[in-house]
Amino acid sequence: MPSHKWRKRFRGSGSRWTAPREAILNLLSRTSKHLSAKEIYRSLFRIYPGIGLTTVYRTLDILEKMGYLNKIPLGTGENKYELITNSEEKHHHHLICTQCGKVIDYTDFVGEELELINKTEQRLKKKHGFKITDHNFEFYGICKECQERR
Amino acid sequence: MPSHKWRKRFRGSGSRWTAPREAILNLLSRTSKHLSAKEIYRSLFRIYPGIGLTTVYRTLDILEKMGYLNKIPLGTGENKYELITNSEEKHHHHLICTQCGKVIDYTDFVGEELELINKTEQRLKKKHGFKITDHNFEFYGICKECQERR
DNA sequence: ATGTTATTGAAAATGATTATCAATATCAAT
DNA sequence: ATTGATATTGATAATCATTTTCAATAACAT
Repeated sequence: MPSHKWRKRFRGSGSRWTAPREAILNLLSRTSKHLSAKEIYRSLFRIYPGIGLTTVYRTLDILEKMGYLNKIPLGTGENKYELITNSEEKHHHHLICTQCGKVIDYTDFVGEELELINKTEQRLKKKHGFKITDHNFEFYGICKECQERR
Repeated sequence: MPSHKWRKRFRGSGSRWTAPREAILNLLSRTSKHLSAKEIYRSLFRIYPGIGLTTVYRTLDILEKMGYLNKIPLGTGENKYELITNSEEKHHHHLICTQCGKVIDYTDFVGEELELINKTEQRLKKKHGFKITDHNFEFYGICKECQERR
């Protein structure tokens, strides 16, 4: 995702395009990993010393509100973040290691899943009056490394 | 769930059965709602003044480790908790209102879901070496009340 | 170029959860 | 029933992620 695309998106929503925001978006676009706010901050600090953790949080907040960012709660109070880059990649879910907190995407069975999701969302709307905007499927377990580490 | 069942479970795992724990379990068994630690604390305070919030957290921790409690992260750093009372009720998932934080269970489509889950878990094991222990499906949206409140 | 106003980063505040610790309660063994 | 070892309690303080505050700065429409 080239930088000027993001510039347009920010400007379009009334936000300004700044050096820290560009640095954050560059990092997020480059990695496509699940990062915590502090991990983003520490990565950026090398090439952009002086950047503030507050600014990282604020930028993540804007991205989430614009719908380009996915927040993954780990249950420890910490969240991990990932860019939603396009509609294909939108449909992946998470595999979370309960030992080390690592998050892995899985993208299998998108077809079957979509079917189930659509049915379910229709029922939920009828039954509970809920207007569904998003969903999040998470599998918990022990990753390979943590299984071997014992 | 009668209180002596819980007493047996606690004793069985080397924990003691105490007045605060009984009060907490009575509340959790009675309500079957999704409560935060503070909500549990405030409810108990009426009938059991002097109970400590720390004790609530510790009891929830024990229940989670024994596998009788489900922790639901809201993404705000706060968690909600619910008892897992039996294997039938084990398979429900959540409908979370992003406006007011309300959590609703849904239990529809258990059959189709199970099929999908089993397939997916097998693949995840093979592909990523993950040993799956649990899963959590969450749907996000706006509840009926919050839709009307505008 | 200039003025308005959003953004920045440091520091303090918040809110949920966890650790510490002396006093107390549980319960297995007598 | 009493005792003694030790798990539990609750108040307080500590952590940790995230938010708020605020004065200085930077972006950008004009």
